[in-house]
Amino acid sequence: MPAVSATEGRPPGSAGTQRRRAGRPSAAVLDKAGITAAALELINRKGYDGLTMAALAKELDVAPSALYNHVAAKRDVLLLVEDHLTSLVDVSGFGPAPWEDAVRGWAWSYRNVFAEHTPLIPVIAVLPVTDAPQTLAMYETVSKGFLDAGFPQERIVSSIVALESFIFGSAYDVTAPADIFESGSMAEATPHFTAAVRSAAGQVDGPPADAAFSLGLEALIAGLGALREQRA
Amino acid sequence: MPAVSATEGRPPGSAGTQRRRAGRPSAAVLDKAGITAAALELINRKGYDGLTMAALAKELDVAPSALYNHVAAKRDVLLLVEDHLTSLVDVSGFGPAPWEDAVRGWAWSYRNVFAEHTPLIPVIAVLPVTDAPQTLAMYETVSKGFLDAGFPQERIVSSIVALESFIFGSAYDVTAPADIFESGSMAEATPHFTAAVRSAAGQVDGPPADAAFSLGLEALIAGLGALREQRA
DNA sequence: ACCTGAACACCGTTCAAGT
DNA sequence: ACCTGAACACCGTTCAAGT
Repeated sequence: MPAVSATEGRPPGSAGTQRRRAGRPSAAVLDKAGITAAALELINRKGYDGLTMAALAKELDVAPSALYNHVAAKRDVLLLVEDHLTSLVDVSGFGPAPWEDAVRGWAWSYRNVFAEHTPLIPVIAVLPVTDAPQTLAMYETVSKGFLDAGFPQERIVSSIVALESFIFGSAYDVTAPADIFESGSMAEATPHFTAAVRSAAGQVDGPPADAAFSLGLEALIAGLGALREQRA
Repeated sequence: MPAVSATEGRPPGSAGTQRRRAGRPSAAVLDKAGITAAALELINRKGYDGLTMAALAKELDVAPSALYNHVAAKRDVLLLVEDHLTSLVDVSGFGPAPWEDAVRGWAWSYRNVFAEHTPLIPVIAVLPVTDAPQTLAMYETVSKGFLDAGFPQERIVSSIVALESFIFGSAYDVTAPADIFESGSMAEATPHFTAAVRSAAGQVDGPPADAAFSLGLEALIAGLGALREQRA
């Protein structure tokens, strides 16, 4: 049950003038789904710098300390958001589509979701899957897709981890400023690099981050795909 | 000139009892090299949580506000550290060794350096190279290596970015706890994934992060290497 | 130009008190 | 069990004053 229902339909953030009086309310005001929704709303509106425990509490019309009845720390809030976002990643190709197409669709979707949420990447990378049911569900679907495609079982986890590492690194890349590789006053000292940057800029097919992602992803799909055993 | 020389050989952190009196000292106490060295010392001893402007100032035996005469913000300190660490990455294979071996050595070295410094990864990924001379020098060496190996000039930057994305993502992976994939109470609901994790654990050849890194890196080297033109 | 010292506007988190 | 409100121990950063 989202928290909004417990605030009698008042839109979050539009708190009435009178504060709730102290003491346990007859019905709980907060729950994890409501906290997750409010955190996402705040992130979309103000970015990750705006996601403070105080701002989150205000969004939910409670005192900051009330949040600690539902999460042990701010990290838990990030974890809730991460797990929700993972449920948005497209795994629908696994099963119907050929393995290459399924992986390609999954990887692009995964990168695109987290490119907007790079502050979560350090959290995901170290996240025990036990704490994230949607994330675990994604791994199950992807693992089954790899197994059915003829992957040797003992290479599946390493293959997924390798793809994920590339995906997370590439998500950062999307957020890089366009002039990140301008060597400026050092251009003379770095002629080969400067020439390579100029030459790449000549190609005008979409964002540079997409070109690098496509290049690396296709290499990984081809290389990992070769691990598959022949199937009938 | 490192700051230690300006504190008359006193080891950093072992400040004398009397404070320096206010006003400009006759010789500058701080400089960027000294700030970088003190930051690295602090990171090695206390980790990135211990790297605060206050702790850094104490290490250098100055008031926190003194740092702001040399850096505009904490982010600049991280940038100084990042550029120093990049100078430790091994690019010696480019030139003497075959391209595949040069890339392999560079990539493992790069990953190993930043696996210990993952909090810098969000900084690097968005870092204009102009602000980081050592980083720019690395790109120059690597670019020349790719060009000499027969890479088409317009694909060099994308190829390097793809490799770096994989390297940064893999650096996080090194820091993940060993039980990150234990599905725990959800094991029954995720049979394929759980079996894949068990099966991978059966293979006992080094850290799991190394297996995934090797797998992905070899796929990238093979796939990107195919972009090269034939050479005499 | 380059320090000190005081101050500012935060931050996440804890905990007693209330119902 | 689950809120409020006050408090704590920080944090990065600013700025006047001093030499």
